[in-house]
Amino acid sequence: MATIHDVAALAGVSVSSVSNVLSGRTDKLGAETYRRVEAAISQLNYRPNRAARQLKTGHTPMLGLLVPSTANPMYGQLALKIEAAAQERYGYRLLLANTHRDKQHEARMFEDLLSFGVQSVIVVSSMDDERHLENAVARGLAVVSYDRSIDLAEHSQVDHVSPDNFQAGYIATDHLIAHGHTRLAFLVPGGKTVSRSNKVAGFLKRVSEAGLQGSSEVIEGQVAETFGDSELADLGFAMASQIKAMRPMPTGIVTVNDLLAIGLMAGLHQVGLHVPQDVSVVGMDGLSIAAFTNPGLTSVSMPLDAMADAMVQRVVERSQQLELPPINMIFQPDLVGRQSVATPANS
Amino acid sequence: MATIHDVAALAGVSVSSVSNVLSGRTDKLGAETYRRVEAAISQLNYRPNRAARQLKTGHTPMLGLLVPSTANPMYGQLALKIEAAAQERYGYRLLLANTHRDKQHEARMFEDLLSFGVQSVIVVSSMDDERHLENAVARGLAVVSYDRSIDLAEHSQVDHVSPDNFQAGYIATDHLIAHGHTRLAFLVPGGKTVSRSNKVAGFLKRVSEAGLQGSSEVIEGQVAETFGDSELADLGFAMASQIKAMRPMPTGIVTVNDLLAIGLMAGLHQVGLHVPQDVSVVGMDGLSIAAFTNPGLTSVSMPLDAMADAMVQRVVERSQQLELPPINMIFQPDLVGRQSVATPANS
DNA sequence: TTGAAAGCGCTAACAG
DNA sequence: CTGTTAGCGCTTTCAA
Repeated sequence: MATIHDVAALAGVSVSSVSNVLSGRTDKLGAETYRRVEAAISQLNYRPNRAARQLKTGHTPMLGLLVPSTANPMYGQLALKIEAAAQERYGYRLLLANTHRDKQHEARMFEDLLSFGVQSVIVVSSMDDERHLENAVARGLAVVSYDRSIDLAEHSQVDHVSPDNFQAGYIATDHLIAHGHTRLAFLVPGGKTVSRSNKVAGFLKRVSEAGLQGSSEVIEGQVAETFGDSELADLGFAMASQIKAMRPMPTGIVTVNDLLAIGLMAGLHQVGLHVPQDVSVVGMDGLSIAAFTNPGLTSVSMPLDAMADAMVQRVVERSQQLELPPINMIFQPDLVGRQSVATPANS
Repeated sequence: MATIHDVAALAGVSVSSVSNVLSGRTDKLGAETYRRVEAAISQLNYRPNRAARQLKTGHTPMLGLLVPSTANPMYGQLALKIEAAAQERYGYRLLLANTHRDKQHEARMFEDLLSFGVQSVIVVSSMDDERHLENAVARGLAVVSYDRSIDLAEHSQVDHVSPDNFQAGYIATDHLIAHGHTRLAFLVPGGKTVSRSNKVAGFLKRVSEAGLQGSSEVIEGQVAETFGDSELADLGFAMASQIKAMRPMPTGIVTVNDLLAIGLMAGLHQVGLHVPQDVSVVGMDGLSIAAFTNPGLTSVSMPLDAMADAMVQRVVERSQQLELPPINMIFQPDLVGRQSVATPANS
């Protein structure tokens, strides 16, 4: 690989002139010098060595992204959007890790990011506790946490970007109630996260407004230890029998995400229950495959593009300006109606 | 951040002793020295600066991964497996980019990888031509190309790892023929890739063995410009009407991947055709969601874990030893039967 | 406007 | 076995 010295030699100028060309400090350069440097650069196909630059400047154009699992299309899509935004807006590249929502993994990744000189991280957060994130901030990382809106009172040093999960739970439930359902269930895997709690809270709020507390409930799956696509769908599939065994059986079900809903619909079919004739189902995430299930899955869709963009912008800005006040951005979800919801049969 | 000098000072030894501890050269160290260095390291929470190390040694523990789109669960899953293998086997981190099968993107990423000092890349290849990959190799990258098995005669400097796509096309077709289908179609998006051509070839081979050339055909979709999940499924959905309009209509359909099959099944349903009663469908990829469609999608599954592992191992080894002879590894696919295939109705 | 030179943090000779 | 030191390639004062 050619170095800045080779370029300088070929152009017959000093290395600092080359450096000035590289950093666009054209004001400090003669037109002729500029031209010759440009020529030398393209002739040698020269690219500055990032490691050297980083060693000098202390930063590198990379963004860390921690997701539970890219096998879940929700996060695969998020990674896609974030990568695009980082690249287009700032020319940053993406350093990706799958955490399986495990703190060990997350902590190890933070160490690595730091040692790689990465200063910006977007984290799809693990369980309730975020002390390890605050710790990372203290060590100099700019951290944006996704899907975990917080109380402003928490006085966190981490930025938070999230869909309004309470609202998501609320409108999903409202949709079922508007269709005449009175016996409702909310399905959630074992393992609490803030986003799940908020969705549950939205569900409960709408249920109690409608006076349906007595006939509605939250059903927690027997743990999904990992967070890929297959485990969640498997869990949904398994939970179908639980639903069938309930007396009285709910007619309207909201699930915490689409994969769970997709598994659930398959499971319901398996145990002889028809969607939407016997049971209506509403998912959350707005996965694009939800449009292609049979029946099509009604789902609460999250504005991924806008959130990805906001996160990238925020985390890079903060990495350049650590003293920004922490923010908490909330994005509104949207119900996408398809065929998995109908008026309940009289019973 | 603490530096190696801080550690040396605190431990009361020289920097080279610290460096020796870091690189595990314990033979050159007194036990006491070792102990004190260890203590100083953990006391300062010291991590070596990768940029400095890289500048000195010329390499960095990162692996590049180029996929068409992580929004396609197939590649999301591949990314997951590769990340895990890279981390576990070699302690490497993953630099990820989505290429949309666009050469511009790929070429730009190669530039960046080089300038970041990354020496190993796994590429889910773009279109037929791989000259840009050879070019990257010439510039010092170790490149493994996925899903594009080649003629050994091609004398490429790139390693190739791929499922046996010919075989995949063959067994999918065989499965339909074994169920009694005689009018077959193979669905493929516009835009040729080697893997698609191979799958088509497998289809045609089995078709001609059965003497069904006259009643079978390959149907090319009107281009899917990008390669995410939604576009492919949309395309499959749209192609359902094409199928329905055919006279005579095929009773058995193989698709080039599962997303296309999932879209197709939804589209067939939409136009009033039942799977598998009217039409049987076989996908390819072995996505885990294929188990949860309605009906469950019969699919040719690829041994992702083994391939991910092989690719990581190969590309890292090659980056350490550039003069290895290029290889071409082929993995055998496997048909997973579900409910989307049945005996055709008499007609 | 351009050039010389220090130094970012680390590794690996080499000398002691 | 331990310490000293010369760079890796770049940016950025500072002097010319």
